[in-house]
Amino acid sequence: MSTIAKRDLSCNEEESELRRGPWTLEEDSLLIHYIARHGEGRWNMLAKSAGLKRTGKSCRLRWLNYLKPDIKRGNLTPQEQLLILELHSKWGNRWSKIAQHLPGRTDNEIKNYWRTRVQKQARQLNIESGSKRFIDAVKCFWMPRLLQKMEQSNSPSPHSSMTTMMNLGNSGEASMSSMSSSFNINPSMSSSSSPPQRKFIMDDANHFSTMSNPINPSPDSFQFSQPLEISEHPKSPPNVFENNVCSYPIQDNCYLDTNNYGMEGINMDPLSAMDTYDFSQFDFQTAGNGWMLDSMGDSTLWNMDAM
DNA sequence: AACTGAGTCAACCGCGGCCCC
DNA sequence: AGGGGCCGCGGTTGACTCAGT
Repeated sequence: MSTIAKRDLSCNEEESELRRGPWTLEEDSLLIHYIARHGEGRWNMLAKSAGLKRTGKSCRLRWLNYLKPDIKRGNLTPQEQLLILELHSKWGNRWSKIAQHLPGRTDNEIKNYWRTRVQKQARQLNIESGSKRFIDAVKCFWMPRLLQKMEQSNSPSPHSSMTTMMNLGNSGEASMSSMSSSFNINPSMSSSSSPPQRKFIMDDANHFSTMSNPINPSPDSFQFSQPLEISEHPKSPPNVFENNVCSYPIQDNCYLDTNNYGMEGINMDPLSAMDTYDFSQFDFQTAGNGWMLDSMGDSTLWNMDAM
């Protein structure tokens, strides 16, 4: 047994009256009032001084993950989900670091989101959640879908946010001329009642954008023309979404149907689904029997609406 | 209505790093 | 230098909820 374990054991024996498990309202109130008067930190001392029969660790966790006033409640927005995916691809399981970029969200919440939602999807796809295949799938399928959600939620009228974005950063033409890859939209998947089709564009610098007509950029073209620069030590959260200007490094030559990307598009005849997606450019498509096709048969691919 | 299995998330645990003595 | 205390992080657990049967 390690020295730490011994210490913990003796500590537990000495302080067997310490409470564990769910916090009561009285305990919450004690903690809140104590921190309001004296501030946070020095958690072991705080726990004793506040009259809480809890470890300092437990107090800290309760405060940071639940009681702190600026904590956001409710589901993660598509913007937040996208940021998590992006930051996780960059930093891995550095939850606290990721949380620094999501104001009001805790590392615990982000960790739970990743384990319950993201890893579930990976399991259903039979891919290891940390693998390159998974990262590719996230970038090529999940992120575009989130972008589409963001786009829809940001633009109650067809022109408003799109027009704004068209005027931000680089000109649309500059991006168009340098584009090297794109997401195709399969006409067979569209319907007359669907929103205008969009094409996701990546330029040479792997910057990500969408547009409804790649040949003649219309005023509603949707440009992410600035690289997503994320500070290792943020003073304030990035405002990429507030400004509607962002870009994502993304695998080249990804094809998807943006109108039918989530479960809406997956809950259909698996054979027609296979026709819809052009997977030929994926390196992970060529291995074995094709994991993606197997997953299609399971109708479990990227259940975005459950996220 | 009762049961069950899956999903969610608050809380706990173990470990490593930092600081102080 | 090294031992102890504290803090923070990431992994894991288990209670609770809810949908499906």
